[in-house]
Parts: sequence; structure tokens; C-alpha cells
Amino acid sequence: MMISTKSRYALRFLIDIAEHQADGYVPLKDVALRQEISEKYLEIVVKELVRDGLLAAQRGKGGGYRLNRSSDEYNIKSIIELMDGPLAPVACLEPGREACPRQGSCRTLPLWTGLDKVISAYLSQFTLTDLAAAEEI
Amino acid sequence: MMISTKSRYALRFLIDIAEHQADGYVPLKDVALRQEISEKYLEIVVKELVRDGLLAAQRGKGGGYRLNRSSDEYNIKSIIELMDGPLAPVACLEPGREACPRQGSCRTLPLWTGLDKVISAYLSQFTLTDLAAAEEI
DNA sequence: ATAATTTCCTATTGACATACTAGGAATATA
DNA sequence: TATATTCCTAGTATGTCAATAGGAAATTAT
Repeated sequence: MMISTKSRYALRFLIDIAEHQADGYVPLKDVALRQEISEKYLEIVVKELVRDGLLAAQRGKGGGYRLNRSSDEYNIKSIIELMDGPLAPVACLEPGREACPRQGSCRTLPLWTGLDKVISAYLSQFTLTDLAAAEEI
Repeated sequence: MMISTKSRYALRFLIDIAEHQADGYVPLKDVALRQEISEKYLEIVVKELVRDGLLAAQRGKGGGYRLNRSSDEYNIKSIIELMDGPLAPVACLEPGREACPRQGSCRTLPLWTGLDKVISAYLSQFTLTDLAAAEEI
């Protein structure tokens, strides 16, 4: 398993907001109830989404969260990378990493590079809109 | 990062054996030296490969390991699953798991199912032969 | 036979990340 | 002013991963 609970919760939170923000700010409590996720843990997840500008937050009574942009501007790959860090299947492919000394002769590197491409390409093609709307992708 | 050190070492071990077994049994020590992997840890990895019939082992002086079949009969996906367990990107897709109660309404499930397919399809298409031979895949 | 080599077996450990909990402060509205 | 909500800091339990340690069993080369 490679996609963390944090990423999965973040996606479900964003989708839930996308589906309910028509009525104004959506309180975290409501999402936690609908999605059956611990409020306290969800707070931690959502904090990062706010900090990175994906969500607008409003404190106090009547407050909550709403999306900062239209839902087709939220790329799925970006969201996951925001929560989990690089999607690279092996450490030596993570960005900002010094080159592995075995790189030249490594028989497995091309395999991992290809896998990385396939995963990135797949996740890059979807946005929140796709997930909120679709029964099937 | 999703591919464990165990899987990566297993692949490198098998490839190394494939490239050197012409001379007879290949001792673990030699592979560990060439691949710069801790002998003791490699033992643990290799033990599983033997137990599952991928490798034949010969004890004592002049002993070591060799492949049990021809190298194009070693599927990469199978090897990784042997070491790491299911490749499913999320727990709810792991085989032998009771169905998630939210399954019907889950907005993210199709995403994970699709990702799982893409990863499986990619890794299924290669064998040890491809890795041992290829500079590029 | 014997020494050397090699696999096999059991146990332990340190480090780290993940998922989650707890309590309350700050803020805004009804 | 009461209430509802986000925000902030801290702590914790659990588990997994990668690696180490020490030696027993087996087999061969000499």
C-alpha cells in the first residue's frame, strides 16, 4: 500500500467540500460525520490544505471551509504529493537527490523510472471534478 | 516510496545470479560484494526466494545459489509481490479483504482501482530477462 | 578425516513514520 | 455574550523496516 491515509482523507475532504460548498462555508465537523473520519485527525490534514492555499477557511460561528478555485483546477497528483511527498516508487528517483553511484550500471533503474512515469501520468490526468462527478472513471 | 528495500535487493540478487550462474552455484557473498549489500540482510531476503522455489540452494564449499527456471519465467510483478505482499495502492483493494461499507458511494475507489491496474499492467510485462539484458526498457 | 566454506536458523534492535488523541487558545458570528 | 468554529502545540501507541549478531547444520575440497 502506498497512498497514505492522509492523502486519502484529504481527497475525500476536498470532494466533500466540492459537493457541499454551494450553501456557503462547510464546517469540518459535518465532513467528518459524513465521511466517518475522526475530527481531530482531519484537522491535521486540513491544516495543510489551508496552508498551501487549496482551501479558504473562515473561523467562528457559521464558518468552515470552501475551495479556493474551481474544482477542475485541483489536480489529483498534486494533492497527493502535497500530503505524502514525492510519488517516486524508490528513493533514488526522488527529486533533489544526489545521483546514486551505481546509476550507470544499475539494472533496475529503468524499471523504476518507467513505473514512476506510468503512475505520474495516470494520476495527473484527473482533477477533483472527475472524482466528484464520476461513478466510474 | 512504495517498493521496499527487500524487493529491490531481491531483484538485484536474481539478476546478478542470472548473469553469473554459468559458472555454477553463485555464493551469496559474491553477490553481496558486487551489489554492495549487507550479507546478513541479503540472507534474509534470499531465504524467502529459496522457500518459494525461485532459487535452488546448495550448502557447503563450492555451494551457493542458482535460478530454478530460465530467466524469462521470472515475472517482475510476482517477485515484488512475493517480497512486499500485494501491490494495491490502498488497503481496501488488497485481496482477501472484506468489502468496505462505503464502497458503493466512495468517490475515490475508482481512482485507486485504476491506479492499481496501471501499476500491475506495467510490472507484469517484464521478466528477469528484460532487466538483465536491457540498458533501456 | 579434517578444515574450510557456505547456507540455514533464531533472536534482537534502533530508527522512523503513521495514525490518532488531548486540551485549550484565538476568532468570528448569531 | 454565548456559541461555534478554526487554529495551535504537544504527546502517544503501534507497527514496520532495515539491519545486526551469533552460531548450527551441511557439504565439499584437500
